[in-house]
Amino acid sequence: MAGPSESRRVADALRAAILGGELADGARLPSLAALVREYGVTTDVARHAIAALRAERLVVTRHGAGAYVSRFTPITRRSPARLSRDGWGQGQAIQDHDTGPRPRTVDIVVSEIRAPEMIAVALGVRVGQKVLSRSRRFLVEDRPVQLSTSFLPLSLARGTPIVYTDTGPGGLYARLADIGHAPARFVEVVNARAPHPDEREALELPTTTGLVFEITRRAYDDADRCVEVNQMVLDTTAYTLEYRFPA
Amino acid sequence: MAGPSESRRVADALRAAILGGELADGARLPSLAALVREYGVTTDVARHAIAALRAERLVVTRHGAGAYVSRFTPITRRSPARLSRDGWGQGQAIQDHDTGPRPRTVDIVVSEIRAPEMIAVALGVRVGQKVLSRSRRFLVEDRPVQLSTSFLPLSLARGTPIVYTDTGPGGLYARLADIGHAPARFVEVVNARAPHPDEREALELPTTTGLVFEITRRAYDDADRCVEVNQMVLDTTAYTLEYRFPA
DNA sequence: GAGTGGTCTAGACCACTCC
DNA sequence: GAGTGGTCTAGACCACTCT
Repeated sequence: MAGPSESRRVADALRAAILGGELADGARLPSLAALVREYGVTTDVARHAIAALRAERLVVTRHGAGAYVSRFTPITRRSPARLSRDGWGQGQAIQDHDTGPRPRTVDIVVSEIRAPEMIAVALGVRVGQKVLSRSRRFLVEDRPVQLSTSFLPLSLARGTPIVYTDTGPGGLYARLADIGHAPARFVEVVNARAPHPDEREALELPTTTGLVFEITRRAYDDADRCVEVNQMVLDTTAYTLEYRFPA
Repeated sequence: MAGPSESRRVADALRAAILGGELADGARLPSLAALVREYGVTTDVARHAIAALRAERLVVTRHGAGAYVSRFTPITRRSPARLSRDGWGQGQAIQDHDTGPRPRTVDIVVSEIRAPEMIAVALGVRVGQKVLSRSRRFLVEDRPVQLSTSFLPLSLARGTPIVYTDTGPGGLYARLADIGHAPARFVEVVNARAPHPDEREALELPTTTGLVFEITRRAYDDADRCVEVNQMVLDTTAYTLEYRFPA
């Protein structure tokens, strides 16, 4: 009769305090030791309760410092505005159309790799054939928020600035336009899951927490040829996705 | 130097076995007791490793039965096709444009409620003023996969079939069209997080797992008035989101 | 150094499925 | 009933921040 479970009891009490305003944005939660005393549970149970609130994005924890009520102000990624021809046609960056802080691009690596099956199928090349890979990370104030890897057919990219780390004003899509393969339409496929270990490391996510959006975008030119596949992994606490479209 | 952590060690070994094909789709993983023996860890550590794989959507667990490699075949939610005027104009349901199993709609509740702030602002009514609320759940083979609540101004909905549980062919949007307020454009805002307790219950998600997409859609008519706000909560294991748009 | 969050051992008990 | 996953107590130790 004592209720469903101990960790649930602790989580519910803290959640109510947060949503009820007793614990304001940025306030520190009671320490694990305090929760142990107050609720008569073990540290693991108290931690379990905190972890649940963290997954709900109500709380962030800092190792050695405490757990805090999370103020949640992500970047809004505004589609299709961010990918409109008008934008990159005039030398603007995609991110200029998003709201919130403007991420920095770092760790750009351009290479030729053998296409994994999914990429090969999308680009219409044979599996194992070489394609161009452009990978990079995005940081907001030194915090990594997104990983991104673009794949393009070598036949398009070779001998163009697409193989440079800096693709110039308007970026990759402007360069595709220069060679007569301007993107005419996009398809984005969105999933959500926990990050794989390599992604967790690259995004510097805490060991046991963290969710990512996995977005795969395909760009098609006027002839309806797929000219780019972009695989992105985004920290869900850093991004909100917005899509506008007509009826 | 023995490596990062015990639970990570177990998770990595199992993940490698799954991705390497030694554990095929649908295969049962070793039991917790077996993992305890094999890796010399405690049950909680073994469970922690399994939970990590579950969050990565590689594994599903069934209480009392075991942990299994997950075959992942979600519904693809195809926008904007599913919301095109052509569809509901001809009496089709939104879901007819999605791929995969067709969910059943159950538990439809229509009521008049006082608008929460966010809804009131979007619909352009005063906070606390009454609006129409239409909530329902979607099931695939008796498994709940989505919660959905639509909010509309009472001035539009009253005296129309919108207040019926069955809104008829083409649904809500066709009825809005009947009264001269056909949706002309939509905005969807997507976030990902763990479900709140009430959502967890309604979606019948396991106590400690489960991720949801939170999608808020606003529909605007030709006069650019917001005529509906739809708040949806989707089990991320059941859905993939697809958005197509021009450059 | 004191206080904090993070991980772990060892073992108990409960809830669920039927391998 | 046997075997399984799920939750918990009690206590240790480590890593991190500086409240």
